Amino acid sequence: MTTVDIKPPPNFIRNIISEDLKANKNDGRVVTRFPPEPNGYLHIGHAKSICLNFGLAAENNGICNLRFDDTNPTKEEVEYVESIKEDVRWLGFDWGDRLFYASDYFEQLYDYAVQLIKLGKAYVCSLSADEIREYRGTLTEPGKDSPYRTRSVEENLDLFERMRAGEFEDGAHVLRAKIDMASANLNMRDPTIYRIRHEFHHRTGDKWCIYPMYDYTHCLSDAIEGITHSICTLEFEDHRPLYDWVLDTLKTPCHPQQIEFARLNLTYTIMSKRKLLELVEGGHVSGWDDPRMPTLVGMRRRGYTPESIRNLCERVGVAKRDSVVDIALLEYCVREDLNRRAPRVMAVLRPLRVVIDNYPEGQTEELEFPNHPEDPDMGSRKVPFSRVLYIERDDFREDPPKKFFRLAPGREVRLRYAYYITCVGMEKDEKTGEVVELHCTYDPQTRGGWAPDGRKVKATLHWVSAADSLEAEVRLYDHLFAKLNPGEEKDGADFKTHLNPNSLETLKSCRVEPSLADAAPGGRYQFERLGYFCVDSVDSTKEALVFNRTVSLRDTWAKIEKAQKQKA
RNA sequence: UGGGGUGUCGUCAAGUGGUAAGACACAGGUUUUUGGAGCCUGCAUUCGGAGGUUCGAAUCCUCCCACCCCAGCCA
Repeated sequence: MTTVDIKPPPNFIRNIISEDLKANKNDGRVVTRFPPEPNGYLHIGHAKSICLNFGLAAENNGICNLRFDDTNPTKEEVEYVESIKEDVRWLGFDWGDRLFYASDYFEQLYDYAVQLIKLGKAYVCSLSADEIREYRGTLTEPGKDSPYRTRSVEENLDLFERMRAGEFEDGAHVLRAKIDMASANLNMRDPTIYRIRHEFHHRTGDKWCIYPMYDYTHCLSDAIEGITHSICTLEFEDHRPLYDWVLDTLKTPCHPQQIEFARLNLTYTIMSKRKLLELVEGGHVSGWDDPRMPTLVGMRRRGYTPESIRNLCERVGVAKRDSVVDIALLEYCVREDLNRRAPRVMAVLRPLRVVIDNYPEGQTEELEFPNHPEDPDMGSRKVPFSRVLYIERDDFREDPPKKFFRLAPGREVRLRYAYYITCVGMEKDEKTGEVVELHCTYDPQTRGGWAPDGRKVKATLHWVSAADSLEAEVRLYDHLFAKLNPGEEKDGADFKTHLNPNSLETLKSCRVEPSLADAAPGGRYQFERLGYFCVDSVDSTKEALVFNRTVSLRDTWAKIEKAQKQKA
């Protein structure tokens, strides 16, 4: 983990913790936890929580536990447990030996429930689920007591024990906390704390057929682990009285403080696990690791660095107001990171053949390219130059618009780190009129890209040698959704109708420089003038290279061109 | 017309009675063998609204308005 050498910016949770530390609350300890339910893959929203919890612990010499909230066997799977561990590790956090499962506490939780019954604070309720709902009342009307609310402690104890023993069908009974059916807070209207589920649990197997509910489990798990600050999202604010009630009623030796913050939302992105699952199952994406997904596996495959994600999480801040962060900030964060660390490389996505008429046929020369123009420590490499090259189609216009500085008939430009070339002719497809090949001359005096006479050129193009370059597939990604806030359901439309039909463009006949032959899976590069790309870790092979575009470079020309088109 | 929250620049976000940080975005300039990166400049006389307290209010008080969450045997 990176050490924090400058004082991090304040946020309300940091403030609470430093106040607590000042007051010597919890003997100056800070213990947090990241408590995912293993029912799906982690996404960038979870990253915010992970960074917050692990970060807060780290900056205060504290501890952060990784705890799986696995109390609902119908939804949870080991596959998810494994992926979550991997993602947290990848993000750069280490829980050491602090790996826990709520299911580790089932026995203790059961004992606590027995205590609650003995205290007269819990009872077995035999109403059906529907009846419980009816009895609960509404937002504006109080609920009414269950007829089972007055069962004796002995009967409750007996029934609860038999629930555990498996004597009853699913749904026959539940254990409820006895609080207040008239509470304005619905969570306090005798919430269910145990239900019967004859289900196999991924860790406890068939040992249990009753499972504790979240509200009951979470606070006690926190208390058992000695958590000091239990940080969760806003929607749990209403649950805090229940969190406190359970711990107060049971007089647990430790009473963590629940603090709620606003979850991360990003423009053009959906963060709901349910909806992400729907995209996966409906085949709208290739899987949880589709590079367009906001999942950590997806982003990793796309080429995002953990550093950039952590940086985003620090930059967005922590507060209590619902907000939607501009995805441009995320893109800024990756570019900032990759600009520093990604070696530069030449790749042509949409090749246009260029013949250098005055360059000797059959000749090839090796040019020396720096791997990073601002970082000599990254070394250099040799790149072959020859008579037939490819340049980017976009870099040539037969009829160049205003402010287009690149190649055009009669125009001279620089080939990066190579020579000045001048376009002297072109060949077109007879049928379509499409330019299929350019004829240029080069100035042998400009080797390396400098003209001895000092003449200037307005553009520098990237290129590859036709014969020496490698073919590659390149996948260009755009936002998965075309709508700024696809999660918003005000328009009543299914969120999938907002899917961006152009979120993936696959280019099959790209050409990349020969040094990429040895590119390792996951390797990240800047394709000069285009963007940051990584070797796809799933589909790329030595024989058939596949690259994913992580993010494009900022493109001033595209902006100008767009403005010009809007004017016209 | 119940309860719990939240309202500061286009988007995030500091600010906790002493006269509106910062970031992204945007716009201009500078520089440049990536129209990249860098660098510089600009960008809230005003803090949801209206009153009030005060020498002084985004910060305190009153009323109002808007938005979010809650009626799982999900988490």
